[in-house]
This record gives sequence, C-alpha cells and structure tokens, in this order.
Amino acid sequence: MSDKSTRAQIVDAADRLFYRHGFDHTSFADIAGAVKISRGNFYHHFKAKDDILDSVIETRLANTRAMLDGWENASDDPAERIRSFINILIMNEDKISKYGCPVGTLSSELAKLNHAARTDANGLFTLFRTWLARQFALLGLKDDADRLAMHLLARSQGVATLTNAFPDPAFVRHEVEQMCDWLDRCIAGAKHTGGK
Amino acid sequence: MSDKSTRAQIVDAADRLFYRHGFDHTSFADIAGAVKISRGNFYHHFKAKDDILDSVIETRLANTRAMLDGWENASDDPAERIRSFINILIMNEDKISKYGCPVGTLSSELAKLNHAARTDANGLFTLFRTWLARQFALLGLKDDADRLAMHLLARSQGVATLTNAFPDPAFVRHEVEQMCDWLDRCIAGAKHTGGK
DNA sequence: GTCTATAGATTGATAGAC
DNA sequence: GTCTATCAATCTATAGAC
Repeated sequence: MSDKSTRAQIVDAADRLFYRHGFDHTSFADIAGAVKISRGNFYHHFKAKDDILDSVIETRLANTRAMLDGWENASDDPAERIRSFINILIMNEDKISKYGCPVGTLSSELAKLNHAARTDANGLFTLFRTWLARQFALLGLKDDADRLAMHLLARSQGVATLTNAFPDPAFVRHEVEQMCDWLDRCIAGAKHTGGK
Repeated sequence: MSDKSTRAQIVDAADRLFYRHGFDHTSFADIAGAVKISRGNFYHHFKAKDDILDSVIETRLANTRAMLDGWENASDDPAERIRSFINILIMNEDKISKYGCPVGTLSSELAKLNHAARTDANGLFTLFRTWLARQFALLGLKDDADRLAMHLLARSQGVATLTNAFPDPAFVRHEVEQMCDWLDRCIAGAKHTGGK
C-alpha cells in the first residue's frame, strides 16, 4: 500500500482537531499524537502546516459537495432539499453546541489570522450559498434566490453561534421550526406572483 | 499619577488586539509593542495572560452595560430601543466585516480553547439577552420575551458572521430592514392578544 | 514603575540514520 | 516511509538592576 493511508490519517486528525480546538491552537505535536507518528515523519507528507490546512479545506469542500448532491438526489422537491439543510442544526446539535459550526468558526478564525487560505475556506460558505440559491430559483423565486440563500445561511449561523454559547435543544428546535415556517411563506408568496 | 494609566493602556490595547487577531494568537510582545512598554513591565500590572483577558472582558461588560443604559435613556419606546440594537450591525459594519462580532467571535474562540473565562465571556451575550427580553416584555410579549430575545440575537450573529465572510453593505441593510419588519409584526401580534 | 536579561517550555521545520 | 536528534524562533513567565 502507498503512503495514502498515513496522509489520509493526518488530514483526518487535523480536520477533527482544527474543528475542535481551532487551526492556530492545534500544533504538529497534537496531530502527530492523534495519528501516532513522529513529528519528523510529518514533513514527508506535508511541507508546512498551511499545506495541511489546504488539504483539510479541500476534504471539507469535497464532503460538502457530496452531502449537497445527496440531498439533491434524495428528493425532487426543492423545499424538501432546503429542509435538509435547515435540519443539519438538529442532526449535528451535539457537535455544534460543543464546537460551533465548522464552516463559520473556521471562516472567523482565518479572518482574524488574516490567513492566506481564508478565501478557500469561505468557499465552503459559497458552496451552500449557490446550492441554496439554486433551490430557491427552482421554487420560482429566481429574482431573490441569492438573497434568500444568504438569509437562511445567516439564520443557521446565528443559531449555531448561540447554541455554542447556550446549549439548549428547545431553542434549536424552535428556531428550526421557525425557519421551516419562513420557507413555507416564501413558497406561498412565490405561488401568488407565479401566475403573473 | 498612579499606574492606572499604563494598566488601562494595556487593557485597551489587549481589547483591540484580541478582537482583531484573537486571544490565543495575540502575544505579550504584540501588546507590549502596541503600548510601547517592555515585556517585563507587563507582570507588574498583570500576573498572567489570562488576567488580562479577565480585565478585557470586565471592560467589555461595563461598556456594554453603559451602551444598553444609553439606549434605555434615549427612548421610552421599547421598540425604538430594540431598533438601536438591530442597528449596531450598520453602525459597526466596517469592523464587523473585517473582524466579525466581538461578542460572538470571542465566545467561539474561548469555547474551542476550552478556556476558563468562557463563562464570563458568554456573560456579554447574557447582557444583551436579558436586556432584549426586558424590552419585549415591556411590549406586552412577556411569555415569549426570552425566546424573542434569543431569536433576534441569533439573527444578528448570523448576519455578522456572513458579513465577515462576504462583506456587502446591501446584504446588511436588507437584513436589518427584515429584522425591523419582524419586530413590527411581533408588536402587531402583541396588540391583538393584548386586549384579551 | 520600568527596564534588561534570561529561564524553561513549545512552536514549526530540517537533517540524516535506518 | 518512519524514526531520532536537533535547530532557530517564539512563547509565557521570572529575577533583579535601576
């Protein structure tokens, strides 16, 4: 077998540690300890710490694309697809209450660090943004699609941030319900003007 | 003059640097450089880095209380007070687009660091939360006051996070308008059930 | 109250044996 | 491909002169 396994293990451990403790705060020693290799062996697979971050972001982008494709294949109804997005808050509630949203917290940290990979990390947001906008367009809300996508992304981010500060399943459940109600009203509004 | 001036300068510089680059990423050397004192002189005023963080949080708590008192004194209308809160997003748009919300980003970072001051930092959220809830109660929405406060806090946090990732004045303006509309609908709903 | 000098630990990164 | 040994830089923190 090639070195793919070790490299994948490094990226996997880094992904988890960056999420849980932040990129800057995670040291090579931390990652090496998790994978159980020596620090020296590291540089056979990656030239620098930033290269690991790049790989982690690439992995997250690929995983996110796969998740969005999965939702797209799971239902023909754009509203149902959007509800899949909204429900991440409940599916991942445990992790979010402990570590926040992996997309939002990485984006915020890299912004503060003024890190070169900041734009790449924001690509994770863009992935959700364009996917959501496409679903809204399919619902007949083409003119407002991006605006609605940004609105829903913001709502989701805000709930994640506050759940991280004040873990409370009832709060999450209520906010998710409110987002679903909002979605229904959007669709109802689209049908009224759709016949024009 | 006592040492108050230097100490205040340290807290002031730390406050700014913690906000701009994060707590963990800001070193004593960074703060010392900003205040233009030597690193050694530091420990005459603070025993450890964590003590500076505590002072920064205390300062932010005091400043936030003063701001909330100011809004309370500026208007007798709770709705107008709440709009003062919503409008921070526009007032501080420049800083938010660069560094995010000072409350949310500190809360997220300390959560990842599993830092002892995490609870104190979340007190900043609590300050807004209870203040907003009181305003909603004054509007006749006593039963849902905390829920509405959390909802508005979440909306605000989400807009801040996304503005940090995608700076766009039009997005902020539109979301602020939506929040004000939402507030008006809350008040209209309260008046309907208020006569009961 | 402020400084210089320095300790002791940890960081990211390199060199070279196996 | 993995290891040990090590470097240079940086970090928090301390000691002691002025």
